[in-house]
Amino acid sequence: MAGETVTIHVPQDADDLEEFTAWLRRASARGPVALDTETTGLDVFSAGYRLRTVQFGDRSDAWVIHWERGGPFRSAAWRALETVPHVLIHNAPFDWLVIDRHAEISIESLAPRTTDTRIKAALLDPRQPQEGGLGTALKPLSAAYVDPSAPDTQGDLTAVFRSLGYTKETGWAGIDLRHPTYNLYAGLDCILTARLDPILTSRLEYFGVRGALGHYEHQLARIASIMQRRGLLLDEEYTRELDATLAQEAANYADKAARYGVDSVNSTRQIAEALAGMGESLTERTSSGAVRVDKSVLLALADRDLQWARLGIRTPNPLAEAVLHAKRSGKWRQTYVRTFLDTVDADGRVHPFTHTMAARTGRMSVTRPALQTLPSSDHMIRRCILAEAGHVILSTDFQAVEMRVLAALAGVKRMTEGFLAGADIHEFTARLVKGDAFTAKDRKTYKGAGFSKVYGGGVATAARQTGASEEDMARAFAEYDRLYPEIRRASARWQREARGNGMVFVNAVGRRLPLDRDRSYAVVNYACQSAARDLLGQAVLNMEEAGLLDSLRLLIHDEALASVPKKDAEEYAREYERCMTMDLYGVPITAEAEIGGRSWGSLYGAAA
DNA sequence: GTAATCACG
DNA sequence: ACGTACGTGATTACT
Repeated sequence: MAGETVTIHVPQDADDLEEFTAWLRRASARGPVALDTETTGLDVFSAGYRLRTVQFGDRSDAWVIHWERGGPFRSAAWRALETVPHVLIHNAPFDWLVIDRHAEISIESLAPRTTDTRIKAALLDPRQPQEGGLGTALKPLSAAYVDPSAPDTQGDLTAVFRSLGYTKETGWAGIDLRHPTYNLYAGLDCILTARLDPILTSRLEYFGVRGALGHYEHQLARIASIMQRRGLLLDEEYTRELDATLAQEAANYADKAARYGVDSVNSTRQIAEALAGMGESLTERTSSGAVRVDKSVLLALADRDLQWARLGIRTPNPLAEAVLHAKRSGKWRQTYVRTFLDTVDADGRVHPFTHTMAARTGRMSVTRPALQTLPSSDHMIRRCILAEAGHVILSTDFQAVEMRVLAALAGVKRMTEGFLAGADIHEFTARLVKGDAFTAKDRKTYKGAGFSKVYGGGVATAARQTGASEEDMARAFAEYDRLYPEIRRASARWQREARGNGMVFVNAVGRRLPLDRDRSYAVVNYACQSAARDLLGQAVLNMEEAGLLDSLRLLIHDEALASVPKKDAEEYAREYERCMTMDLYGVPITAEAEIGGRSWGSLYGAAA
């Protein structure tokens, strides 16, 4: 590797294991030791899941310990895990969880001894490959920083799986523990991680990224991992019934669509052709030139507004109506209900992954299942998620956090006065312009203008989103700039700073946010979104400090979802609000808790 | 693998 | 010079 010989050791007997233990003692005295695991797959909580190997390594040697063989192999690995003072792991939350569940070394024990190289890489450059960054996978990082010809250990192994008659999914469980490529690659990942760490560290030092930022991200990763271990309770009986109901509904509407020649309601081409045959004219095009047949187009043809309410403008097109219903039922079933049932464990719980640094702004994402994106227009899907027995759901939201962050970061004087006065900021703005005679429509227009400032949008988009005329919105933009001139000045300043810094904006906590050269206006959004994310991060640390971690279930950008004992719900509500209340450069950041019933759905639409 | 679509804050 | 809504995850069709 990088011109040097490295050695992968695969102990076969007690003498070999003794040698490993002696090596680990020497290596640990020199510095941190890289750690990795191989398992049967990603669903750590599924039945029959197995930990197969545990690997330790430094820059020249790796040891692949066959945990699966049990006996002395397991004992040696377990002792190593328990005693090793400092480990390097690439994507630690996954290995923490595996080791917690299958090797009986808790997250609480291992996380304080861990440096995660993926966190360091994301602090250097948070962009994904499709955004022009390296991404944070071990392979591209190794190729860039360690050795351009570093093997793609995951990808190459997939090819080995295929040659053995396995698939990408079945290979991890099926491959023989003694397979040389399996052991070679298991060990190499450790060596790559060991070599990556000092390079990432020196890059972070070069860019002046404070160590405290890395420490903070490791705390959040640990807390997210503990949340994943606990998981959320699923109402399995309800979920199964809902699965059947939605399947029936999707099939019924698909049958209706078939009468108009549409075999597959997800084929835009078929729908466009059928609608054209019915005499509808479809004028909108996607960016690649295809006929646009999305929800907004179909809703208009079905004589419905964006909330599906009847418009009374035209005769509803029956095909558009059938496609809308079939697609919604199909999407809700497949993306949400099926994933709940596919990932639920033997105790009726789902354990979503929280990626604490997923977005280029640092925002978190939640996957398998994607609990941040459940439909909010209806309680039906969220109804599947329950508080614990005797508990209720508690949801605590930051109030208009991105507007507050904008006021704070840009130093917007009058907007700050509004927040200090406890005003609804959009109403406050409307009143400043129109006086006490302002209307609900004025508030909506100024809300759209404010959102546009945070997102970096233009007059046309803001008008379209709010339903205001372009003339009204253009006037609102001009008034906004007159009332709050600091926003434009801050935008120009931040873009200038970023240009002087190699097109990287450094946010309020020192997070590096690369800017696209042709979209430098996005810096306002990056500044606001990333600072709001870090306020939630700080709130999460406050929650742990306040002893709320056992109740915390999910983080959704500006919201914390919890399961709390019913009789103490009011007390918990005040505690969560306290943890999410803070000051940002003189602007109050506030939060409001809402106490629900047993299911998450109880907070959405009809009681459940 | 890419495009289109649709779910969220 | 002008103007640009921002950030995600998941599924399906199609090549």
